[in-house]
Amino acid sequence: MAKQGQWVLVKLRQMIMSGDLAPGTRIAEIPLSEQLGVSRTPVRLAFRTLEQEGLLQREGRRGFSIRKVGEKEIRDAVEVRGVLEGLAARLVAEQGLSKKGRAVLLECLEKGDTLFSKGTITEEDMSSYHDLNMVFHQTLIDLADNSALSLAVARNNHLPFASYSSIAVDLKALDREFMRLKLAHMQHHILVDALERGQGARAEAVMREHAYAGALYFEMFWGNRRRYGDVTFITAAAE
Amino acid sequence: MAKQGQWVLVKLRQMIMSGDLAPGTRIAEIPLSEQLGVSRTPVRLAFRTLEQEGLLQREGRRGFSIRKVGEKEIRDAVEVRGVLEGLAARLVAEQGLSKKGRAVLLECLEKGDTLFSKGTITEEDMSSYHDLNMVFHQTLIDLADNSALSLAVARNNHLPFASYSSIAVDLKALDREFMRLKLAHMQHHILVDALERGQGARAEAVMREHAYAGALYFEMFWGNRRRYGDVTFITAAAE
DNA sequence: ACTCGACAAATTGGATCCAATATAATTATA
DNA sequence: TATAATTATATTGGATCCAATTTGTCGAGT
Repeated sequence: MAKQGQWVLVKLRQMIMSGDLAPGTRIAEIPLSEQLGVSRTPVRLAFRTLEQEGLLQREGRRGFSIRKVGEKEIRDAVEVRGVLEGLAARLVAEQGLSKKGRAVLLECLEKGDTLFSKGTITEEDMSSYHDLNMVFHQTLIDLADNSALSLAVARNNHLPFASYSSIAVDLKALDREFMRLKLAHMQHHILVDALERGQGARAEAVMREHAYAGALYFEMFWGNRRRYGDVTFITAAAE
Repeated sequence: MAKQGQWVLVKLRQMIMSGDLAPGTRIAEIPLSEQLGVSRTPVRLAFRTLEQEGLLQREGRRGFSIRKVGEKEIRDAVEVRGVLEGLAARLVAEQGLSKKGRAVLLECLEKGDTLFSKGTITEEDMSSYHDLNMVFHQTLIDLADNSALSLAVARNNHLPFASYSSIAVDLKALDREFMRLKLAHMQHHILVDALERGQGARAEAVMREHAYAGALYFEMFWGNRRRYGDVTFITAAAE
């Protein structure tokens, strides 16, 4: 696909991920192609791609809409993420942790240690933690060296909350966030320890729990949105 | 998508799955649209869809090609299948086995028992076994009631050997095939027992081993193709 | 025999148009 | 006023064309 086609795809994905196009919003080829200043062809192809990814759904002759994602679907996806990342952890432990991979993971741990050693956390710290969290998880997946797994993880990651590319934080309760992220960070430590010891079952178990911990937090927010106020998503840049 | 577009997609997928278009074969929009008697537009869309599914790969200005799948990729996919179906088994055991679901699974077990009670197996028996195997596995996935899981399984199933929709059999060694399939069938029995008892960990473990057993067989064939002669794939009808 | 350059052919990406069909809006009728 | 019928509009699917770019072929020169 050429540059313009790629641009349309990325642009549309951005509009969805950023909330400019909210879930349930209807979109159609002609108005969007006019808005983006291109012909219908690249828009049509982008629609198909994003439909196949699960971000859009077809509304027949009314066009397409941004697919709404319910609570159960997110929970389902977290469950799948848990077993997939658990598999990654087990594979890495079984294969042995390479020097290079170990170095990357240790660097993430050290950075996190530095962040949490202050006893408090700022919004900027959150962003830093998010970056290192992404590097950590992606490194683990890459180290597993299983193409089907990498693909399955990527495909499962299109939902907020279900993916390590997006963490939800309550900026009005930073002390609580501090404790929560520190716990997640300790789980990273435990994982690396298990990997170094070649303990596959332990590594798998801690990664599964790691995913569930994220799901538990999601449930707190989702079920009590009024009580917990506004939530900020720190997300990955659009692909 | 309209009927013609769907037809082109299904047709092309059939041509790939059946081997009419062999791995590595180059295909392009214009010749294929002429061959199928349609314009380029539906062919273009089908190419994109199948590219996204992983069946085609882009060759730049030389068009597309049927993607070759190597041994490791298949093994990787079996590994992922193992943990996904293991998750399905665990979820079903945790949720409790419904009457309806139990009835379907038990019917599959009974049919299998009848097949294997003869002490020998014919090619037609193989086909029957394949059908009930598919129903069994798909029922399990459906009973898990996890949308992300169903999607992940479906997406992982595009490779032969890695999917329960395709089993490889050596028609020249039916006694050996009998024993192998009987073992797989016994694993189905064990799974249902675990489900009925609500034993999540046991259910998960037997399903994982079930997938690995298929992978082991694949390795026997792949590594010794000369020795084992021709292999017949009994596959699902194209979707 | 090999290499290079010119030209032709092949291929995709995008634009535009037409047809079919569903949806929405308007008008007529009870 | 409410409902049904009619008309207008919106939308996708497919066909066709043009442009850009890559790839392949052929001929000439060394």
